[in-house]
Amino acid sequence: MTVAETTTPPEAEAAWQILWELMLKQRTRFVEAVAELDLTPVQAIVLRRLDPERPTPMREIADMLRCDASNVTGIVDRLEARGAVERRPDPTDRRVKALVLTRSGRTLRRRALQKMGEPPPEIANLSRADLQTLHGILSRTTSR
Amino acid sequence: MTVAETTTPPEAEAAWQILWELMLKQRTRFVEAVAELDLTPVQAIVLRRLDPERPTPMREIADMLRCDASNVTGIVDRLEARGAVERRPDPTDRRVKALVLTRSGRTLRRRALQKMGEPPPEIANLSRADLQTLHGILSRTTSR
DNA sequence: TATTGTTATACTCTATAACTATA
DNA sequence: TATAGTTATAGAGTATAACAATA
Repeated sequence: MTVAETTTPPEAEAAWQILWELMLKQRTRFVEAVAELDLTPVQAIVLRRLDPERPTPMREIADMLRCDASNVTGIVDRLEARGAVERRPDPTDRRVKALVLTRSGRTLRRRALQKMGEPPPEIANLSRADLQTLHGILSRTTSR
Repeated sequence: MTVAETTTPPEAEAAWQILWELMLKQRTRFVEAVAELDLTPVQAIVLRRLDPERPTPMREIADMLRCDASNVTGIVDRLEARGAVERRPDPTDRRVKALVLTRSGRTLRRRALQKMGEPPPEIANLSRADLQTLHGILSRTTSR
């Protein structure tokens, strides 16, 4: 009997292992950080996705979250109830409702982005050289 | 009025930015991967935490998840209903219930670990040199 | 008195199915 | 017919509060 073959190099598994641990820790940190703004994780992710310059169709949010469109209704309901966003009917396609950040929604978004952008101590404490190298390598994961 | 000072070096923010994007993408991937084993994300995380060699008090699970103990009751109920774990009263402290993996629970855990340990293409496609460097830097984030 | 785990309750996120109104 | 968004419903995770058993 043969063991299922690993096409993945062992170096990748080792690196991924640590990255995974780091992500697990950050999950909790993220939840707590946005909770200080009275936001749930998904609400923060949606807020982050909304473009302050452009009304965003709800469909795009569902695609981004990879969830059913029906879920977006509730999430947006709560963001709207708190005055962060407004639904605006699209002039060209009347089926579409686009989301627009309110004045306070833009402020809230900015605060949320700030919290999310704050690197955790694990990262912040690395040397500049390490950080630059890390940045270089990580860039290669997105581009390609 | 002064702007809140950033003690964080800009290199850290840049690296964190990309890491954050990567984590957001992996979130979806993780959910889908463990769903193939009919596991929710939290169930997979709990399973991963259970030591096949040692009964684990429910309290430890609550601490690990950083949630109220009452939540663990439900999560364990579902894992137990599916035959993956059993509650075993602790002989020395009768308040404590410790979790033990069943035979099929151990298999399930192994499969889950395998799925979680599989590096995503973004990582797997990096060069060996990059992977080794990455591993070195990431190791420095955990230790200290 | 403090701790472990449970029950009850409420809220949010998620999936599915059925529906409306548009296209 | 197909698509955008809604409603209804159900399951899961999470928080709080009240409780029983034990320490």
